[in-house]
Amino acid sequence: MIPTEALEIQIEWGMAWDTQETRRRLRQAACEEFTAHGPDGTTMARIAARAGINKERLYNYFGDKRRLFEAVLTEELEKLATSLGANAPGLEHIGEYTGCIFDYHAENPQLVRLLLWEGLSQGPAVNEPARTAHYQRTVAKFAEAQRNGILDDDLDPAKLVFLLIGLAAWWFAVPQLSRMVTGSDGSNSKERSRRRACVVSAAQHLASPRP
Amino acid sequence: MIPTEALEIQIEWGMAWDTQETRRRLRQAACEEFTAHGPDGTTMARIAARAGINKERLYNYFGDKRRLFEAVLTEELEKLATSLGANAPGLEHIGEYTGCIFDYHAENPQLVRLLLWEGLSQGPAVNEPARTAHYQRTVAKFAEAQRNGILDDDLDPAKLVFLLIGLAAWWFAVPQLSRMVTGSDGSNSKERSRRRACVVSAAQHLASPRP
DNA sequence: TTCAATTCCAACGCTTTAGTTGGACATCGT
DNA sequence: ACGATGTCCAACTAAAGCGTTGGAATTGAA
Repeated sequence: MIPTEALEIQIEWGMAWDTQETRRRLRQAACEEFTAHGPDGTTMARIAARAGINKERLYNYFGDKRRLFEAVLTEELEKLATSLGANAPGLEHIGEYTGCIFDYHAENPQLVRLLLWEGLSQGPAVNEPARTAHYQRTVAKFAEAQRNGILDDDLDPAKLVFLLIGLAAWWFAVPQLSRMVTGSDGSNSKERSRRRACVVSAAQHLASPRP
Repeated sequence: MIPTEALEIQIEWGMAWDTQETRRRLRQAACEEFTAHGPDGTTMARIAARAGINKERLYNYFGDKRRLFEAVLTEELEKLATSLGANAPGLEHIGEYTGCIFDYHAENPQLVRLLLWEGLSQGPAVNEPARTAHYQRTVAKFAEAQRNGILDDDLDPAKLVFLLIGLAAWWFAVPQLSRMVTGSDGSNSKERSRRRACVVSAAQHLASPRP
């Protein structure tokens, strides 16, 4: 194992070991590996090698592989919630609201992949009670917006929330299908903005109040 | 390894080896294992054990693990295409058309899982040229229906096809999310028909001609 | 009956992986 | 200075997985 540059510098400076930085780098490397290869395809040795840190630190800091995956996913979900809290407009602009979720996934494609791997694993979701409570609050907001005429009330609010999330995430969930159907892999920025416009428009068709 | 009952019977009867049946059982077992655990989580030994047939037959008949996965996925895609060809209504009933795709996934939940695993694997899709051609034909039909006023032409036809597929498949793609958002796991048949109705309605909102 | 081809399988080799261990090195309070 | 504590890592163990092999059983044909 090659000692990492940053670590060498710290030792040269005679500073205390920056364990928080070590943890952060391991978590970052784990996120990249899990995103790319999934829980089963990822090896602890590769994570450690990517971080430039010994494998044993992974076990010492995060327990086993399963708990490391949970830690990574939980952190990514918090980042999404934080970003949406800061950027998402109100439900009166439901198209842009959904477009904002689309944007987050476009800039952080790892989250959808982590969520899909979690869903494929069957069994209970990571941190399920807290996440359920969070979604229930969102559903309650949608229900209120429907009562106030801000959103169309044709669809059950929970199902509307679920479908809008899908609308924003679907492009990133099955890239091979999007490539085969549209003929583009979505890395083109023109195509990406067309996809976004399509998501915004579809969200409006689904949820905007109808006369 | 325990010799299988069916195999014993054949030997007792003194019949020739039923190699087609052996292949079929291996493919079936492989489909179940890949669906449940994904390419990386599945072991060749488990597939063989589930089929009650020796592992070596897998390699002899299907090559390696990758090619076996491809064979399984290709067959499942053919089953979907066959079923839709027989059951799906015309595009003038776009809601039911999408509901029909939903029904197929509800009865064959393995296909979505196989497709998601394929998508997560990155790299080219299995049998990509033929599948691309198939989707392009579907897109062409949608485009014609738009020109004829049978479908709304607000959305690009390829993107409309892609979104409708997502609408039908999303419930099965992220069951943990559907559980957290709606509070039901979807095994309840009442809830399932509500989800179907919601998909049908959403498809109409997205694609039915507007005045 | 005997022979070549085919189907089957138990057991093996080799690699990879999850998780552990024992000890070296750094830090800090006393 | 020095021991207690915490940080780090090379090397290890035990198990599991992929793909192979050598040979046994079965068949149909000569």
